[in-house]
Amino acid sequence: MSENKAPVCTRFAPSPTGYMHIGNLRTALYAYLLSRATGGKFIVRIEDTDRERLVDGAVDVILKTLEVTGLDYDEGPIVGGPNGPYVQSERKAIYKEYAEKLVALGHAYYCFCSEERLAQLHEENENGGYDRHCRNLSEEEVKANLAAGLPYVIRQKIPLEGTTTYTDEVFGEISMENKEMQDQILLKADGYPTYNFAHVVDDYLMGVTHVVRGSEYLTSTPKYVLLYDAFGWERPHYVHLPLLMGKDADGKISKLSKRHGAVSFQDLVNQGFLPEAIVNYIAHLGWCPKNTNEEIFSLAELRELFSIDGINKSPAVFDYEKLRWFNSEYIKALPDEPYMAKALPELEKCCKPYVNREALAVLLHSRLACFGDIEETVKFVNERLPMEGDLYTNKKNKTTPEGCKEVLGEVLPILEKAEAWDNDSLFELLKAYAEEKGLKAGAVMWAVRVAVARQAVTPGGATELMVVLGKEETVERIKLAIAE
RNA sequence: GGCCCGUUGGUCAAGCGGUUAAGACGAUAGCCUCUCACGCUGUAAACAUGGGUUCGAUUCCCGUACGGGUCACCA
Repeated sequence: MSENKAPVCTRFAPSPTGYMHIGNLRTALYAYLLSRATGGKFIVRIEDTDRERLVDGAVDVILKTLEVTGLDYDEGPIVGGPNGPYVQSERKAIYKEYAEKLVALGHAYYCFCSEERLAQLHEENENGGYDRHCRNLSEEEVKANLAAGLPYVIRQKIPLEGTTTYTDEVFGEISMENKEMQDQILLKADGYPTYNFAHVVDDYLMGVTHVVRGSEYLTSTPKYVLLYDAFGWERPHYVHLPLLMGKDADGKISKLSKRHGAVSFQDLVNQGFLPEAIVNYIAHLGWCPKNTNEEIFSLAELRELFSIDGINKSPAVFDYEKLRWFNSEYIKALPDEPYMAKALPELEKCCKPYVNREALAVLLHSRLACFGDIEETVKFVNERLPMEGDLYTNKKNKTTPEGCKEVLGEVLPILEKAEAWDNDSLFELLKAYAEEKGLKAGAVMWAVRVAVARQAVTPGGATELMVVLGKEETVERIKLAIAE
């Protein structure tokens, strides 16, 4: 942990939509790492101001994901903290108070325009925005409307002229002409704030020093900065992250979404990816550590390594192949016990009774990129596949179909008589037979493996597969092969 | 369409005026080996484009092209 860096306070502020998008997770990760790299604070805040989009149990999904990935937070829902509550719907009164304060300050105003009028406006000019109809209502009119109980929203009074500039820690200086900005709604008619307002108030009240979020907010940030200025609050640091992209079947690249396959953390886990591998991989999407070519990092190592100047500006394409590589590295690094705990249940689901699952799991350890691959790679063990093409001919071992058949015929009684059915014994048995016949061991193994697996490429060799299949099934398969 | 941002191999990316332009995934060749995998050793593959600035641009500036983002009582 660097002592010379000022502690920062970051937050992860998801809205409860029901699942954790991988892009959101990465945002959470970076916010988390940034705070931990400086010994600062990490807050979780639920942004549930859109009452129509609430999804039951969504908060649990978010919290659970943070737990599984190891992103511990200092303040947030359930754990609480000095600046709570950490769920925006429970802070309604706060936003109203600040919105009214902003009106008093002259930087916001009541708007009584109906939704119909707004819709009309939008129809007339799709990109025109609000026409500031209520911006200059007299105090009397506002009072009268309020007294009459007319529904209203509160809008931000954006300066008509000038330019607003802020400095992003990743993208540098961003300037926006004030006339390009809309008098956006701060407080909705239902009394709830919009994101545009709530997050500013909360970030200020909660002492957030670094706002970490996706770069889709790059162009709306000037409006938020104006809000800070209007209140007389010190502006936070902004850290906008490059977007995560996906690649279509036809090669087109666009913002990562469901059409690109599994994009939620839970989907990936269900497919057999390890949380550590997912975290490690997404850490590299848009960020690169300095002074090292290593890529495999634990969360603890990432906490040490992370820094803003390693964050990239350009969008990053999510690559399943590379994720698979990370996952295979993590699987290989798994000690036997936890590995078995993951692999065995998967095998249990798809294996026939005769299959030696432990032996099979061991064979798979160095061959698996993803636990979801198990059923497919293990198919030949559970099914007697039809013999397709000439699998018996192998140039290196100089095998031929006829030769293999002969070998099988001679090997069958030996195997039937075998007492020990473990890899070493089986290997010795076949090797002895090969020597006696003046054959290469490989030639014998080839014949047996093909007969038993009926597949050109197999995880493990002949004797290993025999152990997996068990004596009975092995013998049956060889008999079948001879008869064919 | 306006505004904002971006552009190094297929993908992730290092580079921060002078380099043989790293590394990783993937691809591919070979070694190892009871096939495969693991491991090891190689190979191919990139600075979007046109102008400047400079003794010298991948690197700095401007234009162009392409890509993306954003213009909601969603976040």
